[in-house]
Amino acid sequence: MAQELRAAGCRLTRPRRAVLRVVAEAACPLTPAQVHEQARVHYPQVGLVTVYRTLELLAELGLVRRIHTEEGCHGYVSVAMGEAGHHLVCTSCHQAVEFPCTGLEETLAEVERLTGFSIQEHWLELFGLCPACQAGEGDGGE
Amino acid sequence: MAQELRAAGCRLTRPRRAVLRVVAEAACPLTPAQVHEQARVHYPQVGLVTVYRTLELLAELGLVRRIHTEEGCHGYVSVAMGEAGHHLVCTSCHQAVEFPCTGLEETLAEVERLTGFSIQEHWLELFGLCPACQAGEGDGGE
DNA sequence: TTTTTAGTTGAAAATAGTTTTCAATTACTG
DNA sequence: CAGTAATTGAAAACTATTTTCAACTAAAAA
Repeated sequence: MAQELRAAGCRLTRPRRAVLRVVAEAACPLTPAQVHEQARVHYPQVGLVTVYRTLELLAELGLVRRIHTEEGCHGYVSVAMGEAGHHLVCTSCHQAVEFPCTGLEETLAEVERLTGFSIQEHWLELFGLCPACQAGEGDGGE
Repeated sequence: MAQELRAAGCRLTRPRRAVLRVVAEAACPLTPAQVHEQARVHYPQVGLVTVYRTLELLAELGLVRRIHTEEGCHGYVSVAMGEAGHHLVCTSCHQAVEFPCTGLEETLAEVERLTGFSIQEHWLELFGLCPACQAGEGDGGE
């Protein structure tokens, strides 16, 4: 991710590296506050403001995806599989997995046909139980 | 919509009726602030707090859907086609249309197969140009 | 119709998330 | 190593949303 930042003409500062590292290692979507908390482990002085700015920057560069939660705040996750991925979030342990939207193209084409719209973008977010939580190992939940 | 409220054991007050009417007549997703502004036309004293509470109530009853916007705030639209509908929003004039998610079941089944997750819920939001805006009549946009 | 009463309301304050401002700092260039 | 513009962090500002609480009112009871 660092390379992409450089390529975009951005400086690779310590606060940014701390944020980058947290986001890259995260297994589930993190809110800016959570990213901040963890980034402090790598660089204690990092401010929440910088976290916001860095996440916004990463989102613009397409290195991170902003997902929407019911609670009203946002979560950020790294984009591991290029543009094709959408998110599947476990409602118990909050683990997030990416998946390619197989077959969605047909659905979209059908919607275009029915409505006459020309579809430019789509957001698909799925919620369910991951295999571990289905097996009763769910320990992360509320 | 009023009947459903009554059926749920809620009182049909003037502020609520004002909100209900605005939401029922809206052609595109409205933010709470927009609903408030319009509801005042029908009942000037209505407070923003009541608008929030009423929208939350309607959302709980499934009469209104909360959709998520890039800008961070939420928009509410009435659910015209029962639970099957998702939203298709015109990026130019902001008109929102509901559509049934034909074929999505197959996509979800495929994702379940690939990931082992058991999917409980899905949010699908589409963005594109409505027929009128494609024809160059777009006048609502930025 | 009047009374009763519990659900509902609105103003203000509180809270939460996010953005702006600006002087100080620092990564990169030469 | 010095110069410079991008970047930073703290505080303040801002926006969206929720809570609190006394006053109000819709609907049921009398």
